[in-house]
Amino acid sequence: MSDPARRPTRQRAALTAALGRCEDFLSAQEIHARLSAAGEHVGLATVYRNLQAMAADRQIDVRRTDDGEAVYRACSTAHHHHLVCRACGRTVEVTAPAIERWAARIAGDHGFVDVSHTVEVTGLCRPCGAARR
Amino acid sequence: MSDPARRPTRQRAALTAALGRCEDFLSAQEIHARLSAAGEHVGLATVYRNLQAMAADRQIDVRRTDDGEAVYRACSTAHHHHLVCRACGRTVEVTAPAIERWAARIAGDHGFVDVSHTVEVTGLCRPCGAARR
DNA sequence: GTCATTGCAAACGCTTTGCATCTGT
DNA sequence: ACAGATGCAAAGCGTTTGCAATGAC
Repeated sequence: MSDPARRPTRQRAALTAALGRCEDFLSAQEIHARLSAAGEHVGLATVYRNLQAMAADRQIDVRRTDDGEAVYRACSTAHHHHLVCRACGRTVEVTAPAIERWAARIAGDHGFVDVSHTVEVTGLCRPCGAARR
Repeated sequence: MSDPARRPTRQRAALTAALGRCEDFLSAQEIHARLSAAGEHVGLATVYRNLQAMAADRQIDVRRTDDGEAVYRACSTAHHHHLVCRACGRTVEVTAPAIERWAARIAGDHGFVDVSHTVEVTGLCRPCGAARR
């Protein structure tokens, strides 16, 4: 009931490898495209199914882009958050130990366990901000 | 080029009113349903178009649910964040002055302006956490 | 009258699913 | 052999768009 007996397959390995090769968030479609480009034939549905399963198992991180696309990243990457430009999409990675502590505390205060969090700061980067006014 | 001369219409008014009536995030479809239920006939496309325009003008807040649906909220609501249970969906509103300050500072440090942010803490609430083990 | 706005329905793009086939154990 | 995994193509679903009709100024 607890261990759904996950089977190792060529496809899953390719998927894990592709994720491990990139530090950033990738969409399912991008991952599928990269695998195809690399000669690894993996069905799109398989990519979706595996990413979903891995995310459910907390093996990878998921997040949604502004236009609703799901993007994934290997969990092993050092934990950080993003500062993203609303206009050009440029992103800066930022770490915030204080936030991590705050999230853990606030969740604990309310009896929540197995906690995770998402922080995203959006704005206009210098070039875009200047161009707009 | 700067003032897109927005025209007041019955539909837009109904939309604004509906948003003002609710403190929480609503999806475009939910808003459309509420308007219909209230006897206000507004096309779904119009709802989408207006929400999009209002969000672009920063008159309302947008955020994406875990399944990619866009949800909107009147901006006037006091700013707060959510602590949400992954299993049952229960949410607790939390405020975090420290986070607000941190977001503003980190963005400023990188030259970003017109800053906004999203913070979401997810976990398992007490009942769900207990049920799972 | 002019031009923004609306409504409807068709089009879109990401994601999910049904089902026959294949593969790891 | 059996149960889980895959591939393909079709279906779903929220969202967007084309275009003619409508409404604001």
